[in-house]
Amino acid sequence: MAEGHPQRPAAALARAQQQRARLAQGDDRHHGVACRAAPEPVAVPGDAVAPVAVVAQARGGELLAQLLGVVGVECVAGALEQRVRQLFARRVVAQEAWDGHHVVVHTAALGAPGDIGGQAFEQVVGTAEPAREGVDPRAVGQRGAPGPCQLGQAGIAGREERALLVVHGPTLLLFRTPIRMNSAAGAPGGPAADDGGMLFADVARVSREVAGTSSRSRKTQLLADFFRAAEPDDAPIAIAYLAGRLPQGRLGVGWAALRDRAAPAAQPSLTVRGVDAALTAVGEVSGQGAQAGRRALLQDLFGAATAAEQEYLLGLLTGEVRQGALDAAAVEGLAAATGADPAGVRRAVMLSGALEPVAQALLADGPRALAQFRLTVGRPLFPMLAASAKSVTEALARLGPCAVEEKLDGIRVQVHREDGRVTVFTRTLDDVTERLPEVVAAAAGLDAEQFVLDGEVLALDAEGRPRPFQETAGRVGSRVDVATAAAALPVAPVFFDVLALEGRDLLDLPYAERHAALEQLVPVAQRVRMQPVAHPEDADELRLAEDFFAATLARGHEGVVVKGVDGTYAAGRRGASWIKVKPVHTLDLVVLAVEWGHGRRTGKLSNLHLGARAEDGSFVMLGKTFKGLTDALLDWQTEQLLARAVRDDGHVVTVRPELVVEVAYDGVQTSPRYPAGLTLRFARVLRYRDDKTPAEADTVETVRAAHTATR
DNA sequence: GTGGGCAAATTGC
DNA sequence: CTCGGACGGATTCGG
DNA sequence: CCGAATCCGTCCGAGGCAATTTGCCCAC
Repeated sequence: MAEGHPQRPAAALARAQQQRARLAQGDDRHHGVACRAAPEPVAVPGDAVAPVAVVAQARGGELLAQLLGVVGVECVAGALEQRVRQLFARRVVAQEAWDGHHVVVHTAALGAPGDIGGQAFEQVVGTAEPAREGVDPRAVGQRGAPGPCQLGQAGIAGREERALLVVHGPTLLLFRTPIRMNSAAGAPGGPAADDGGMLFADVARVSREVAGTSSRSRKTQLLADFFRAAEPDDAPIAIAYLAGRLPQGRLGVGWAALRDRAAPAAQPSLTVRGVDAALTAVGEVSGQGAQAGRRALLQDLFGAATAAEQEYLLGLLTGEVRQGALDAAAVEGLAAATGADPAGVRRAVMLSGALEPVAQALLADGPRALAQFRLTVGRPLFPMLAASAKSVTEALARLGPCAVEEKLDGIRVQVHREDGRVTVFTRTLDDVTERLPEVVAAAAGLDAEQFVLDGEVLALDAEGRPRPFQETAGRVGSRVDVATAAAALPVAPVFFDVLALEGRDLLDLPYAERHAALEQLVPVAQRVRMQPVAHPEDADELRLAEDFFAATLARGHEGVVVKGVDGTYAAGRRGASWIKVKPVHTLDLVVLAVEWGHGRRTGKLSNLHLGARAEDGSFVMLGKTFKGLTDALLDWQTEQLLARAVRDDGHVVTVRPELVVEVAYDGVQTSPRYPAGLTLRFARVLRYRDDKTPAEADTVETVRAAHTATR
């Protein structure tokens, strides 16, 4: 496998949650770690607020008074500041002001573009002047247009309204509109690091600040400030940390190694590179006594860390950093810090398969560095993902002329070949070449020297029907004795896209042209089946598509992916031009127990234990789900289930089996864990069936029949 | 010392 | 993987 | 027709199950 390849943050977080779930019982000391740090009070000079001119008599004045009051000012700082920055970053030329029943704030003294530090808000406030009368609100236009410009809208945490900011001349206009409100989270302000030294404490602080605001643009600003102060050599590491991930990837450190920690240091002294070196050392410990050795190194590291640093380190090591900003936010922040185009930065990241090198190059050389990041055969890029639709008809309606392709239930692979060398990557860009000799052989047999193919690998039985997903996944997961595994369960690649061919980059070609290239390169036996639909509004063609969907299911596959003929390959994105359609199955199951939620679901009963009815009238647990629950439903079920509780051990609340839920699922799979030997794949709650009693719930036999039917 | 049991870490969907 | 909710910008709608 | 309301793309976090490998510990 790729040594030290950074793991995907989302995946890492999910794993961490598993750990946490296991440890949740009798150990809830970590709950606070993941949650946002309490907002720190922000010191706002009293006379900075005073000069503000509140022109409006109506809501605007009231709003600004509220916004600038002691209570709300830290919330506003984020929303306003970001807009002011945006204004100057985009060099919007402003001319005149409109006030009406809104608020006008003078911005003339902000200084030169790019010279707006963390104090922008205070400067704005401090230089406010009375607004002029008579500016026409109808003249408000879009950014870049002459005249007044709407800069954008910003939710303000803790207030049930949205600020709408318009600039005209040296004047900012603040509107408000009521909105549904998010959770209150004050944004701690504070200037960025005031020196070039990259202390680990700075990273921890920025992470905490980012976690403290729910505004995405505010997160971006915080990250941008941070990156501006970063040295290129520090950036890759710091970015990884800020994205909640360790550059080392796997470290062999779990909860056990972190249970007892050294007392925190009083003063921050750790540098980013120092922490990185220490963690690398931890990762390199192996062999006899490895655990103890790691523990000792970690003790040293934690002993040198302040309490805040320890908390952050712990979050990083356990994958529990929750700051509401991962790679996407880092990309935005990086673009803002370097003046590069955000879309360009994003594309560079997707094509190079990693954020860190892009960050380093951008900070060292500026926006022009982006040009060096292109699709490179041999280096993986993030695969394109698909949106989803409930039916083929819906997907066709959204796409127009398109093609319907089989969706195979296997492992996504990206196959590169260059100079006779074949490399195979997974969806998370792990190198699995060694584990999939069949794929290597297939790629080697194609008649081209250089290419990148996108496809799926899966095990088929003698009749060409797919084996259960679990078998394919097990095979791809095995790396110890590949030859034996391959003999026992051969797998085969099935390709559906070509991204590069003989020196040409095909990403920006429309699907139809890429597919034509695919047909030239890959024999039909190694391509997914495909049904073109040139005129989806035509009833005959629509039926053709529906029939293809049905036939695909009949062949034992998962569903279809509908692809617009004009769509380009949107690396790393859930592109709108790919839409997957899978059949939905449902069951009515009984709630046997429920678990207390974590994070934002703390205090709510969240994760339902689902049971099917057995012949003797008892209930057999089939799995759990927490998905599909709206906040309202969560509240409702908490109340209802508590009323039926028979036991609560602090983690699992056992209830009388009285409530019936309708559950959707993607399939039934065998389970080593549950008593029936069966469990549901991707179960989610559709609704509670108050019209059904547990005696009317679906039976284990029904589920078993569904299992045999779908495999 | 060696093998079995177990927990932890990863990764797939 | 799944889903719901939040954010921010774009577009639509009602007086 | 303008200004407020709504929509939409995107991101994030909550949390699921199965399978595999690796290293530690304990019993023999």
